[in-house]
Order: sequence, then structure tokens, then C-alpha cells
Amino acid sequence: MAETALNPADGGSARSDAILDAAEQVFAGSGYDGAALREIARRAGVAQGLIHYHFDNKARLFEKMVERRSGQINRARADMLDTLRRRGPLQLEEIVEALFRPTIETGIELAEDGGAFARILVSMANSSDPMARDMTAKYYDPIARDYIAALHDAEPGLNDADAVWAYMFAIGVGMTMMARTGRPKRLSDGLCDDGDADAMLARIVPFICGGIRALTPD
Amino acid sequence: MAETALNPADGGSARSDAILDAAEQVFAGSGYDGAALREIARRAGVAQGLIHYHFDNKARLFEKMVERRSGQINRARADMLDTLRRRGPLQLEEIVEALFRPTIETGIELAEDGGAFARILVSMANSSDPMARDMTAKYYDPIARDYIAALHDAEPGLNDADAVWAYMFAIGVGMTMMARTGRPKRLSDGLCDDGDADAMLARIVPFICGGIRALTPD
DNA sequence: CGAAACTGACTGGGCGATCAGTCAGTTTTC
DNA sequence: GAAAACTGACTGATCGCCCAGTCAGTTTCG
Repeated sequence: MAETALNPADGGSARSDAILDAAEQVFAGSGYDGAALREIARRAGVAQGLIHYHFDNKARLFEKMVERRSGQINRARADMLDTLRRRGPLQLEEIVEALFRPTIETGIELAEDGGAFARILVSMANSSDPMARDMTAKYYDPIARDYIAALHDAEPGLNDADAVWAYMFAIGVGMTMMARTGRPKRLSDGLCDDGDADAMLARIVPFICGGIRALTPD
Repeated sequence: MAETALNPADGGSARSDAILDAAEQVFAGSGYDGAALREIARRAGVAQGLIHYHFDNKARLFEKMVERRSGQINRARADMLDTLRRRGPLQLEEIVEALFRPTIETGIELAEDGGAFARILVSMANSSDPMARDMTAKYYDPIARDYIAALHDAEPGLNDADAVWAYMFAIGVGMTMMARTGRPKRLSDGLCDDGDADAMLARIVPFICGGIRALTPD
């Protein structure tokens, strides 16, 4: 109520969604500072003023965009963890796969944007500026704690601190996959393709699990 | 000869170095687009015009800044690998440690800047924009190939593609350490400190080695 | 009708870049 | 050896551009 007029029910009209889609593309391509609202409006086929009408300012637009996508992703992540828990004792491999698959699939299938949101996530995760820190804390810390607890359950030998480190390292490895820099192809003279998410997951999962087990005293 | 007047012998006067130092701080704090040449000049205690006099434009200033620091770091990395090779058969743990220590120590001890350059590296490594890609390729791909070859020597079972993946994943984990986001402390309620490079290295090295061995068929 | 959605011209400010000019040294010239 | 010519480092005012944000007015819709 105290809010200035934002979009009603927050469900988003078709125009708001178009703006958020365009914002995702432009922020992913140019970064927060490099992105121009004019360009976002152009891509959304909308007057620039409408962005301010719906989202007030650049920072809030950015946050709404993150909120939308991270909501989808983290609901899927929570669901997968729940399903695994109900199915029986947690397996490390399953947890690690559940950690990344929703981000990949939401990025590629829902948005059909070549993983734009994943790129935004990567730069947020590795940034130390206050806005990125706050948004990571708000939208990603809660689910992170769930996954850290799950790692703990799957590997009881892991101590509290190491479970957190294990999670951080796993995320770090995942960034390699999300960032899509093309570097693996360059370094391998064409052998490795960071555009093939499934092939990467097939390497990442054993790598991370091996790493975690190396941190766990038997 | 064809060049416009840049600074002689490229060794850099005291003023040029002051500009590069300030640039490191400001680029690290605000990112490339967010950084203002005015702010860099202010911190260096120099007129803004002098930046253009010495470095022509913002992009070239950024590149010179990266060139200076990555030169120091990668010379140290190459030396360490050489020393290890001469000492006897390569050990995985030694390679991984040699991969990161020069970046940490150059960042912390030489610059006394709280790891500003390391933060710049992180955002470059995870970015897909052309400037970052080109600079990574120019200043970091050559040494990357050396380290990939070293991984191959230490773990002969690793195939060509997996050695590249292993390197990429290792770098990804290392970014966790360089970025200094404060997130480990938040997620562990104070237990983990990503400001303590030695403590992190002590976890990162076994994690990465465990991961690589998990990729290696015995 | 009235309210919500939307437009597009506009504003002030910060940006990278430019440039005429100052000045301390160095080299040339007679 | 001193005046003249020249150099390269450096300054600070200024330029034009593009930015996020504003707002008065128009259209759409229930």
C-alpha cells in the first residue's frame, strides 16, 4: 500500500512481461551499468516511459526481473529436493544434479533466450557490490541453506564449515557452465562445448561429488 | 611508430603507475561500465586529461591495467610450474596450488589493495562480452594451456577433453575464493571466512584434486 | 464517464573525449 | 654560454552525447 503504483497483483500484464523479457536479454548482454532502458524499451516494443510506469526505476526493474526467474527456478529446486527426500536416503549425485538442472532448463526452455538469465546470475554471484549481495542474500540464500543441509544429510562425515565450502565450490563450478564464455572450445581446439548443458552436467556432477568426498573424512 | 604518443618504453612513470593503481581500485569496485575516469583521476591525484594522454581511452587503460598485473601473476605461475617439473614427477596437489597462489599473493601483497585485481579477473573470466573474451584469450589462455598439459602429465588417465574441463572447473572453484563476496560467512553464520586465503586454499586444493580424480578412469 | 495503461518529448546530469595552453627541461644554434 | 627552438608531461575548461527519470497529454477499457 505504501508502494508507489506498481503493476497490480504483480502477476504482470503482457506488456510487463515483455519488458522483463527484454530486460533479461539486455542486462545479460551488457551488464547492469551497461544496459540502457531505452534499449530495453525498444526490444520490448514499448515506450521508455512505460518501464518507469510499471517498475519505477532501473534498480527495481532489475530486481523484479531477478525475482520472477529466481522464483521459478528455486521453486523447482525446492521441489526436486523434496521429491528426493521422500524417495529415500539422499544421494550426493542426485543433490548436485538437482542443484543445477532447474537453472539450466529454466534458462533454456522457458525463456528460449540462450541462457540470458543464467549469465545474469553468474555476474551477481561473483559480484561484491551491495545490490548484488543483497539480492543474492534475499533470493538465493534460503535455498542455499536447504541444499547445504542436504549435503550434510548425504555425507554425514562433512562438518558444518566444510558443507558450506562444498556448496560454494559447487556453485563456483556451476558458474563455468552458466557463463557460456566459449573458452572451453578455445582451450580444447573444439573438443569441449560449453553450449551443451547435458554434456557438461555429465562432467560436473562427478567432479563436484569427487570434490566433496575428498573433503569428507571417512 | 604508427602508434599515437603513448608512454615511452612502456615502463611507466610514477604518474602512469598511480593511474593504473587507481584504475584497479575503481574498476574492481564498480565494474568496467560503472567506473568513471573522473573518479580514477581523482584517486590518482591527477587531471582527467592525463589519463587520455597516457592511455588514449578507457578501453586501453583497462587493458594496460590487466596487462601489468597478469604479467606479474603469470610469470610467477609459469615459474612455479617449471620448478615443479624440474623437481620430479608432477603431483596434482602441487599443480593446483601453483594455479592459485600467485594470483592471491600478487593481489594481496604486491598491491595491498584487498584483492582488487582478483575481483576484476573474476568478472572477466565469467563474462561473455567481446573485450573480456579477447583479453582472457590474450593474457590467460597461453598459461591455461600449460596448466592443462601439466594436469595431463600428473593424471595420465585423463583424456584431452576432460583435462580441459578439469581446468575450467578448477578455475570456477578458484573464483569462489577470489570474488570475496562475504557469502560463505553469511551462509555459515560466521564459521567460514572468504577473506582468509590460506584457509580457503586448504579446502580448495583437496576439493579440486578429488574432483579431477573422479573424472579420471583408473 | 473515470481510471488505468501508455506515449514521447523533454530535462538535468554525468560521462568519455578533446584541446588550447602552461611549464620544466633539453637540444640546437650562433 | 646564452638565447632560441623544441619536447613531452600535464592541466582544466569545455564539448557533445547518452543516460535515467519526469510529466503533460492521449488512448484503451470496464
